[in-house]
Amino acid sequence: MAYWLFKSEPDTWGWDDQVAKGDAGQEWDGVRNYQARNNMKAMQVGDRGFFYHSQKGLEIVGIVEVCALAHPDSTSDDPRWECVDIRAVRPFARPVSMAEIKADPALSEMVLVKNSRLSVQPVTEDQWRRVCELGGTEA
DNA sequence: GCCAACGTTGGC
DNA sequence: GCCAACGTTGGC
Repeated sequence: MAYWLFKSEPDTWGWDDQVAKGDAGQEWDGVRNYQARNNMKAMQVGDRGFFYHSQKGLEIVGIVEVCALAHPDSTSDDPRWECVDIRAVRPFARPVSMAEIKADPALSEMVLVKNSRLSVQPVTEDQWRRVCELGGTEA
């Protein structure tokens, strides 16, 4: 299983919106960046991801799971753009902020720190475990 | 609101 | 195929 990180502005689509979709999940549409899309095409059903609030919050708030492989993005006529579906698994007991991540030597290589603009990012297993620890939830 | 970083576009 | 110009993102 691989680990990922999904970024969204909570004003547009936040954790609460994701939770409201329940186990059916929701397609992660609107991505118009090749790197982010390629990450989604590499995902398998059951892969786990962090849900990060950009712009407002600046923190990882919960864990999601990929529940459908990449398929055409329903919000685009351009067949180049594909996306997966994800569903909320559980919230963190304590959100993990960008500041906390930056301050943790074990997390200095996270893509979130190195390339904060990429909206769908890979996360290593070590990073996954560490962030879950900080978030007060099991990995 | 600013600005640095990054990605994309398009003229040559 | 290069690179300058431009647009967008997102932390600060």
